[in-house]
Amino acid sequence: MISTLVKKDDSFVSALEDEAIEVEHLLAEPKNDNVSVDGVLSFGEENLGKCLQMEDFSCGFEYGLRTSSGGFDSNTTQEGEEELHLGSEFSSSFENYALLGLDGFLDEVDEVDDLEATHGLSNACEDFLLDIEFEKAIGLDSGPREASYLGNSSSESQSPGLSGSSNGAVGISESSTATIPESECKNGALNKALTCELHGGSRSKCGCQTPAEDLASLELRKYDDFDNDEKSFLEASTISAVLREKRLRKPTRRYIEELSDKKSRCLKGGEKYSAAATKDTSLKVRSHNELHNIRRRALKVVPREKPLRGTSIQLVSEVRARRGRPKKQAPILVPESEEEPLSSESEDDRVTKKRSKKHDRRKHQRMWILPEVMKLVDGISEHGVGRWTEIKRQLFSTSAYRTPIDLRDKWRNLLRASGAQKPNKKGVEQKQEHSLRPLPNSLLRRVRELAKMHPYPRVRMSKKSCLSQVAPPMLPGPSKGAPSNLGGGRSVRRKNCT
DNA sequence: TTTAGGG
DNA sequence: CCCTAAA
Repeated sequence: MISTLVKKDDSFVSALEDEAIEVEHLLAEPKNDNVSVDGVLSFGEENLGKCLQMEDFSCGFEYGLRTSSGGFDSNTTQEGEEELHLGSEFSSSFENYALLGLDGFLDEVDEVDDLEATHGLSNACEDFLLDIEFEKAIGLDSGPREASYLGNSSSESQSPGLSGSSNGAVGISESSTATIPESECKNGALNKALTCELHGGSRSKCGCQTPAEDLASLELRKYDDFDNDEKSFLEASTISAVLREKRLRKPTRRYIEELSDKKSRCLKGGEKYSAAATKDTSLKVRSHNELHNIRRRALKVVPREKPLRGTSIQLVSEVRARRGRPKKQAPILVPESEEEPLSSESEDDRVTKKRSKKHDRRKHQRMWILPEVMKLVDGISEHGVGRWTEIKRQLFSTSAYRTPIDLRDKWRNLLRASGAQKPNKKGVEQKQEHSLRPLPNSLLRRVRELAKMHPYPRVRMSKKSCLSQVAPPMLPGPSKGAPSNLGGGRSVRRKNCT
């Protein structure tokens, strides 16, 4: 086992210097490792077994497998424990994702590459949970529909025969999401355990989780003093995830950059961790302290990104400012507390962090979930097309990440998707079947209907149209589709100049 | 400042 | 999503 470890780490060393130091230290004192090997091993097995249960998700399977095999490979004490964290964290996260219908899963994997994949996964899952939870909390008039649509989408979006379990999953997720907000601010481990329990309720999977749970609670006691262990938890998992990824892939330049960034952020968690570790194992301490020092240096180089939730507001405004739209919110220090009363705050927070660490112009987009689209359509049918700010204020006031422009863009896309607009000239009609995430037909019908009622480019009479109205060239006003004002639609088609 | 339209 | 022109 040691041999394999050394070998792996060797390649790894050549891969990245910084991490190499870390690894070397770990390698320097492998003696005590055997103590924890058993636990790690057993957990790895369990985990592996668990992952095997998910063979329905091809990519999920792959990731899961990597996770557990990683646990096998690196069994130095320190890392071993981190491995455990990652194991529980990741797999449970993944489970959530799977249960939630995988709606965004593929997207996420697609979008984030390499190292961010793992990190993004766990985060995204929570995002997703929170999204849904928040929708529910808001309620609005589309409450009941949301549920059905949710189920719909989940069953639609996954090809293999998983629709059955996914339907049940919706219900489960509902109950589990309730535990998220309160436990989140408390401690991540417990949260995970709870979530896992809830999700595993329908199956016997929960048994598999027991080792992780125990360890998690153990860790909890260590961390006791800190109220944001989840962060450190996440960081730890992230780091080890990164490490694992590295063994599997050639490190890219961007990868390295990101890693240094992550490391700096990890400092906080690492500090606690080493402090806590002092009580337990003197052996680990030294290596970890040194490691810690290294990280501290890294931090100096990259001092941004404070991990605490409260301070992250700055980051939010930073991003906002960049986006330019809600500029006026920037100077205010607590704009979110009003706008995002519940969990969505942290949700936005997380996303922001995820995004803000990119210097490049990479699109930071947030995928539209079905309830959101529903809301958008509702809003359009209510206020009409083009009143994007209105709709934003009324229905999306809680989601700061959706600007009116976003709404409009989404509507444009919806029109295209529903085929209500521009059949692509050549009538290619690349219908939604090829779409990555098909929309429910009912929704599409609504979109089409709305499109008929008020065509997207809300016709505003320019001088030209006013003049040309005398002899409407080839626009036979109410001919095609007949804007007969269905259901009190506003006659936006062709307004008179006067 | 908001919309529309194109990239 | 982003940017820009027009209103």
